[in-house]
Amino acid sequence: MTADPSNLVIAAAFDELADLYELDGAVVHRVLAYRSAAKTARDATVSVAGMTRKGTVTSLPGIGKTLEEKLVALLDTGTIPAAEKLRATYPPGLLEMTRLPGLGPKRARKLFDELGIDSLEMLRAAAETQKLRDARGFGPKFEASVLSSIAAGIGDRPAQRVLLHRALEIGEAIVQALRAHPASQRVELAGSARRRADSVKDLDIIATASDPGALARALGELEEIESASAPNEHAARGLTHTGLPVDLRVVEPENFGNLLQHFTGSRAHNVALREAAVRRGLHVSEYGILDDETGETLRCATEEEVYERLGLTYPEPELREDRGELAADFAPPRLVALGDIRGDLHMHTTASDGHASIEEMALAARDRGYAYIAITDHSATHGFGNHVTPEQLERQIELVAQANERVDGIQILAGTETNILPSGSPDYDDDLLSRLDWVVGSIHTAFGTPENEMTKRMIAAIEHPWIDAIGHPTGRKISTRGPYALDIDAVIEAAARTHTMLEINAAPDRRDLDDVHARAAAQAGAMILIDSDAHRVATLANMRWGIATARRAWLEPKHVANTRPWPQFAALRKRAR
DNA sequence: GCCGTTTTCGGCCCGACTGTTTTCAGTCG
Repeated sequence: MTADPSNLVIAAAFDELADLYELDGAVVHRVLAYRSAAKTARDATVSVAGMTRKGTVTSLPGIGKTLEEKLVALLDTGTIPAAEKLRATYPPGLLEMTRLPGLGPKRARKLFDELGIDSLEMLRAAAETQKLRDARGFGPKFEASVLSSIAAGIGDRPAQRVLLHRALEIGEAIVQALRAHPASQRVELAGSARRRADSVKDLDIIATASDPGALARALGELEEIESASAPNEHAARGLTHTGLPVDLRVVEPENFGNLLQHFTGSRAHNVALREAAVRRGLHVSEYGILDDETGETLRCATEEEVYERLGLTYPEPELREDRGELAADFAPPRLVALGDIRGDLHMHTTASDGHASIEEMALAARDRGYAYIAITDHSATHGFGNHVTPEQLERQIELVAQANERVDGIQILAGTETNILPSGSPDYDDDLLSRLDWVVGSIHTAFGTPENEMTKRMIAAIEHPWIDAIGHPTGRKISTRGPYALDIDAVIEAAARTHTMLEINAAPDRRDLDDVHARAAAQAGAMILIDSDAHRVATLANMRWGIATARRAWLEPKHVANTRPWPQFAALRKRAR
């Protein structure tokens, strides 16, 4: 028996159906229904396949009888008949064509029907020979646009996204510089960067100013900006040296709340917000809230006012993904913050592939206000860089004891990041592990293992008496490597049952567990741990990105083990129970 | 295709821009 499709696979199937139905000319709301179902699958904190088997899947928002049937077909046969049929009608090249700016599904379909164009290559050839203008609604400007887009490589790849830490590094510098400008009054970062998403595709900045035109012109003068298009009195657009687009909007103070809310998004949050508003006879846009009864548009100076006027509870930006934050019974969580963290339980030293000593890491952690840390160098079978033999780990225990004597004000735990072997066993013997204070188990090898075996391997590790926590549980790397196949529901259940902590690894390209899985884990009663996985003193600061993911997962300090003072944390460890 | 303080049919967010067009559909965010 093959494993059930993951929520991500189901979401991709619905997205593909949405694309295909759109090409097929379906009414927009049918297409939107599939996109909405895809979002539901991506955000679901339990297995959609599992719910389908239990017959409860239609309780999910946006999934009704028809989509349930399609899910059943996908589970039973591995495919959806409607998708098979549409795939046979519309070549994949048609979808690639719609990646070009100005060419959507309607117009791509028209070129396919009237000129037989079904690939980027055919499109380019037709543009070069000026054949595109033969189709009604297409002209010379479109032909030129096609050629320049294809020459620029658009269409060969999806739009590039930048990891959050890179985007914020630039975005926060730009915001600081604009705030220092004499004409500026208020400057705030909006968009997905403000929501602390995994990655962003541009930076949105909202401002008020005593001289709006002067502030708009100032954007192009910043050292972070490589080029800027002609600014006007209320907007400017620039490109950073790394190619990240930056949009600045300067508004009147009375309107600041509307703009900041509008440009913070997400799209799904804003759509749901506006739908909720319509039910109250109100219409929300970036310009204000139009009241059907009075015909007047209410302008809001603050975001809080926007939500209050709509009868909604203010959600922190990280929650604005339409994952329940707009519900009538929404109770705003007291989200975990960097200042809540008391310890960091995953870091490396020169004993393996780190760049600092035990003492250097300890002193730097103490400077960050931590009360305890664990030294968790890679283990004996680590396939790359230095590794720590059992004999060296024995020596490491002594070195940590010595460091504890020399460094005051912080508790240093002797630990390891032990490899979880394909068998599910750690790669040190139990006797050695039992003499450590702390053990993180991580998978670093055989990523291609099938789901049922990988799940068994992971659960065996979780059930091991000396493994306190699982490091980067899914192995994903944002935008470069997907998660290995894993029944995450089963893993979470095992972790909750055995009091094994699940890590949110804060490395900015990992953030693993992700927001959806971390939320699911906390809901299921598993204890979450947020670790920097630092390999040098400076990257202890990566904790920030783990906090960002935890906040997007609605986590409060009580859900996160290392918000506790040392005695309480020590008692939470599996070995202390 | 979903859904219901307008319930089982008829709705289903908001606004700007573009190129091509005689008044707007499609695209985009």
